[in-house]
Amino acid sequence: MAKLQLEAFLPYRLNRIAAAVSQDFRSVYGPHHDLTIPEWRVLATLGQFEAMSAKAIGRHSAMHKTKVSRAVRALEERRWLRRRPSEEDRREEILTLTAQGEKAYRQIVPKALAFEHRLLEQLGPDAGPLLAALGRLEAVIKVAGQLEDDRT
Amino acid sequence: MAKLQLEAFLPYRLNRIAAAVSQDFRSVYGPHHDLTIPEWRVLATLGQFEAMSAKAIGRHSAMHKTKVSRAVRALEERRWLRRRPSEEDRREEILTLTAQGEKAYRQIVPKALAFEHRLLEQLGPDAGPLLAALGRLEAVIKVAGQLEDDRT
DNA sequence: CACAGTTGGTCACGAATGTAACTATCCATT
DNA sequence: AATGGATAGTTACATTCGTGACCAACTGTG
Repeated sequence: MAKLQLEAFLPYRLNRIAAAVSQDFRSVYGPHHDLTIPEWRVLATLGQFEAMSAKAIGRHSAMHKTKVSRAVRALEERRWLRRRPSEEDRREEILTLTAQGEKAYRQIVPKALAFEHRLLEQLGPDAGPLLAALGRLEAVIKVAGQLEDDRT
Repeated sequence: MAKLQLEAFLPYRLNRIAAAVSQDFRSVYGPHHDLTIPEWRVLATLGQFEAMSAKAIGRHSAMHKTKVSRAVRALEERRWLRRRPSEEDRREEILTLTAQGEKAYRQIVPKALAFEHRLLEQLGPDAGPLLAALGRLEAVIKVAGQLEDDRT
């Protein structure tokens, strides 16, 4: 009978690794701020772009619109972001970080970058090729599978 | 303000890629058999090892025991696997695929391998380095983050 | 300028998941 | 052989998530 080694199977390995890395990464923002991954993504996107609609956040962070909607509400209740009606299109709202939100962002970002740096360092000479291969994978995959995602 | 490009951030990229690959992979077993990922993992593990306890399946496929429990029940109701009480330890049950389950396994495995092969082919020269780097990542990560996981 | 189709965002619902509690069994020690 | 702690597996509960329905506002066509 033709066999398949699950532990060597690429989709399985990718998922397992992604889950483990995300789990590890949680230690960066978890203890101090208790964020969910969707919340972290929204925070990161707004920190990166200053002002954006929920739709644009979803596009950039690869999240379903209901996920974005809920994360935005959570961050709003935490007073980390503010909504402002859009002038050009009154269906959408422009979201921006509050001073408090920016403060949290500034606290988390260096830790996140340090985390990533440590990880790449541990990979040693494999780091460069890994990043190259991931870029290739993204290019290959995004053709077919658009839509959303998950962790981190 | 220190910035972080989410789309270039390693944990995010890994998750995004893993999700997209799994989504794509779903087209392999989805249309024909309508399996969930936990079910697929249980099937793959039993196909690989013939007979195993639920606990062992969880260890091998990196799934929480409740996930395994539910997937096993689903496959049992589908008559793809059978339970048999263990002689040595009556707490556990030995699980094996039925003829029907093996048939499905034999149908899916070649498609899964073909899927993986296509993917690696598209990566061209990056394929080898990617696999090497993933191995390294697994080694680095498994030290800390054990436990379970997700898709595929 | 009216109407049809589209789009941003929210909400209700059902499906999937993890935590914690629980049962039954095993094992070690006395 | 009795008791206490560990282990395999299931179940109840709360949380998270995606699908689909929905509302309001936009856009294009006539």
